Amino acid sequence: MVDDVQTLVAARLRRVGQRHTGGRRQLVESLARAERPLTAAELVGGDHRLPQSTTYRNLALLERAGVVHRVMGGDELARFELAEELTGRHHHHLVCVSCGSMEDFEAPGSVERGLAAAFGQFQAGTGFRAHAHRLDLLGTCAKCAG
Amino acid sequence: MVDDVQTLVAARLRRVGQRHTGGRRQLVESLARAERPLTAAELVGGDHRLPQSTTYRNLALLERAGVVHRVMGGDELARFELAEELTGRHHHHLVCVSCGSMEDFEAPGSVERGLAAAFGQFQAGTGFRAHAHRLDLLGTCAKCAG
DNA sequence: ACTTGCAATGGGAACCATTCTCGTTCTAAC
DNA sequence: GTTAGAACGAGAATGGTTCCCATTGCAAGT
Repeated sequence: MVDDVQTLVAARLRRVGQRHTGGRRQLVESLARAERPLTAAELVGGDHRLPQSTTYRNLALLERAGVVHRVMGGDELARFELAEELTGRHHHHLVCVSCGSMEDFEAPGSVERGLAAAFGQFQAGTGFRAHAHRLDLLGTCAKCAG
Repeated sequence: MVDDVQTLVAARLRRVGQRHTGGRRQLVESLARAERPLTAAELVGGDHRLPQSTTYRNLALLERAGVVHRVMGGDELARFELAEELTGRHHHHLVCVSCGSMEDFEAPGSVERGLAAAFGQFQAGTGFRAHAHRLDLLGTCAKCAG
């Protein structure tokens, strides 16, 4: 399962002329294990003790390669997750307005269909070209609710 | 119209024991005029030439008072807009993934109803308490598509 | 009007997540 | 095995945001 992701990542990197090195493999592994977006600090301080500069550089590179996505949550910290194309799981986020943490969740199919329909009929008027949507629930997580 | 907003803001500030000073009035006026969230730099460098430290302090204070909301867009810059309770306009954002700019837009009622229904039936299971939702369209603005 | 107390202000320093720099190390191809 | 270029890693630099503190402004009581 995680190995499958690594294979896909290797293929993507090769396609854009980048190597699948140890540090990049470890980043992908940490992201694949988590069921929520991780901050750079969590990746640096995780099981692998990655150096900071390499971590940020590789995250940017993996983002350019379409392997990871950067998401901004309730606070100013950037968080990273694997692209949905790799995980196969279209999902949204529960964002805690108190501590900024994020959790994944999947919306009912009816909501997704409603969104798709609405976006299709949008698009006109403005010169804006929509590629994707972002649907988050803002609230208080179990920890902060006490 | 803008005066109405100022009256509401004054009432809210008074309720939490804060004054409705000139600098705060100017912040609210700038935000009320714009039909999109503004960055702190745009507010500082706007028509009124506000000092930086006072601007950030007043934005934080107005946020605590429930007058303005801080939204994070495509880039790392914080943006600010008036609370929907003051403007009466429930809206979402078009976020340009290229330049980070944001524009307001209103979703069709059918989508809003679908979201409300889905969120109502959510809530269970996890200990997460949702207060609000955030629905953004990510894409390319007219300027960047050029 | 004149204090008096406290909130608000504004310039600049501090903070901290992120990015850049640069010399070293690794990798892959020849 | 050599070599050219990519990747690495430590630390400095950057920049948006926050903090500090001396000064100013406001409002109530005399």
